Amino acid sequence: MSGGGCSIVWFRRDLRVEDNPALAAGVRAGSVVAVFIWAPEEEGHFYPGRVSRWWLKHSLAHLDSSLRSLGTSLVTKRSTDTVSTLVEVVKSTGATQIFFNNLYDPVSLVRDHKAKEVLTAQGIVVHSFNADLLYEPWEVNDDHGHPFTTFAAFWERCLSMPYDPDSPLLPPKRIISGDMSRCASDTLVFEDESERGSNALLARAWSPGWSNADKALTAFINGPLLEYSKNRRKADSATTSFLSPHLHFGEVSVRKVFHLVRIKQVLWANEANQAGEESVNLFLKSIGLREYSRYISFNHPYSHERPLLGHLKFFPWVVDEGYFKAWRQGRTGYPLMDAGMRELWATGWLHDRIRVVVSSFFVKVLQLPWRWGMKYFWDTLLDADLESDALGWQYISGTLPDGREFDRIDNPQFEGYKFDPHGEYVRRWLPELARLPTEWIHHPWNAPESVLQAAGIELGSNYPRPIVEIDAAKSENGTDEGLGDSESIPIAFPTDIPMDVDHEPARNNPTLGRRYEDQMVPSMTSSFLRVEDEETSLDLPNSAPESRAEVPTNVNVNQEQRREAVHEGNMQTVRGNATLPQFNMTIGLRNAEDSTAESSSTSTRRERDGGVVPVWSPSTSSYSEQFVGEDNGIATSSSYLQRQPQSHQIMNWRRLSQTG
DNA sequence: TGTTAATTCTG
DNA sequence: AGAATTAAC
Repeated sequence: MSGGGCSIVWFRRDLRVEDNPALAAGVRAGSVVAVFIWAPEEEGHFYPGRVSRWWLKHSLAHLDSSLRSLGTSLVTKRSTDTVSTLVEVVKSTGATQIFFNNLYDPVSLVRDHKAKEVLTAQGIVVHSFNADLLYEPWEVNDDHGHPFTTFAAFWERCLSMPYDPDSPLLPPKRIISGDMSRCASDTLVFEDESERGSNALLARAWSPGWSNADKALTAFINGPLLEYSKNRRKADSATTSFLSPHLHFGEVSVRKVFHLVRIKQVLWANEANQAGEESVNLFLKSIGLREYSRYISFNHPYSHERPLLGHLKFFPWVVDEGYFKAWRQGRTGYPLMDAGMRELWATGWLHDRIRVVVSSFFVKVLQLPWRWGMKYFWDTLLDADLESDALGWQYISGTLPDGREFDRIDNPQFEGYKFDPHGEYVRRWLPELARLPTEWIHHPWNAPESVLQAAGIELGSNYPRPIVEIDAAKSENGTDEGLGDSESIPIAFPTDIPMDVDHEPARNNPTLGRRYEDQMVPSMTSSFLRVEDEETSLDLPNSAPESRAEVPTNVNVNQEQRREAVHEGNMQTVRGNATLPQFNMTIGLRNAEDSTAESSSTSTRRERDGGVVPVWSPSTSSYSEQFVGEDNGIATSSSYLQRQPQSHQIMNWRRLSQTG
């Protein structure tokens, strides 16, 4: 259809040639220049972590070689301003059109909107596609045309949409290369010397790249999928799909995953293979959660940094860098937690169950602000994914309408025996506990001195005592082992904190500098600016306009019916009456002695969540600032947990700025 | 077959 | 943690 110029195909997190609608359309339109732009500074706090960058590096190399075999190659650009780099690329290639696939993270929503405006203004035709989801977020609405606010309803609708997700596309047979002679590639640097050594091990376990993703998918579907349900609770089971990093970078398309899994589903349904059916449903649900994370991100572009429910707004999170560090290093004294955190650090990978366990402990027992934990996950996970991780942490924190209740606190010891009944997982990652009998492996603090001695363990030196103690009175096997000698301090969670609490002087000092040298310990940056704005905004009536991001105007849709689905309704109250939880679990604080050496100035302080975010590198993004002062909705009472039913309302945020 | 204890599930 | 389902008695 196009005239003379070639087309740009802008690759982002869709690093595949198979079932890539933007690529397919670009190829159909004529000659193509494929581009990848590396502008990590634009991600602000969410500059990709070491292992994530390692993956990206290899995935790009893989894509490039595929493109070469098809007749072109990948142009790579280093940039600090993606949009202007795009403009340059367009000019230097004489392109008249640009094709890319949609993304739904907050940074991309803003950036892509701006790209469309700028490029369109220059006479470039912009086409964007759905390549990341079964259905675009704006296609899935309830009977009133409003977005869903709970996962189950959302997923049910996805599975019963009047039309199926698009079928996967084959790779192009051949690509006619556009003129790249005046558009030189930059060499992209994804790791520095200090990181190279740590990354070397990754290649043993993982093979990035779209065709490897495809192999992994096939292997999973023909193998472990059948037992997915049965094996789901083993901490170290090798029966998950291991597709998440592939999916994050779009090396394999969810539609293809969905397609192939459904074939199995039909097959097993016919055979009345119940285990198989159950497994398929469970696995599809995890695909659905990924979908939902994009859905949430699109409808609530702040969900990676703000709770969706406001009822914990004034909960006094524990701001303690010593706890945070102990958690990161796997030195909390709870074996399952520590094993998980050491695995994460060593491999960039954790079984989903362990992610839940470890983050749950972080939020419910240590009571640290979830955004810290999420940031650490972001920095260390091989499959770090902003939307999925935000959903996960909000789920754990109890700030989703259908998340875990905030006062549900799982006991680490019982979770240990649940997910690692024989202690194998703990022993693998905590060699210092290797000789401890299974009976004590998940609660060494109860073990008789003789047993510890025989196992070569000296609590407090060899392996830490629990940094925070949990009242064992609630233990089921309540053998009344108690909690050792230390006196537990009952912490009565405040139930009514005046609104003006914590009006500390704004601490806007950009960085306090690094405090210590362990695993890339973050310096702490505050942005109390935003907190103050939030607080003043509490007075505002609930009049904030709907928050969802703009629906792309030039979406390519096949069915006309998909087009209408743009609605602007307010989020509805989801939870009925909220009863005031009684926060009176008993927790002993013993961090003071243990962690003073490292977190000198900060003994346990309790603060509101929101202001302090750990960052590895100073934020260079203007993105965060862009939202400073935006109203975030609903609170009307001064207690952190309101008694009124409408307290459980999803927060609204103002729609994204329409003027780039 | 009724009551209760145990287990499982929850995005 | 609490609801719901299942096993046990």
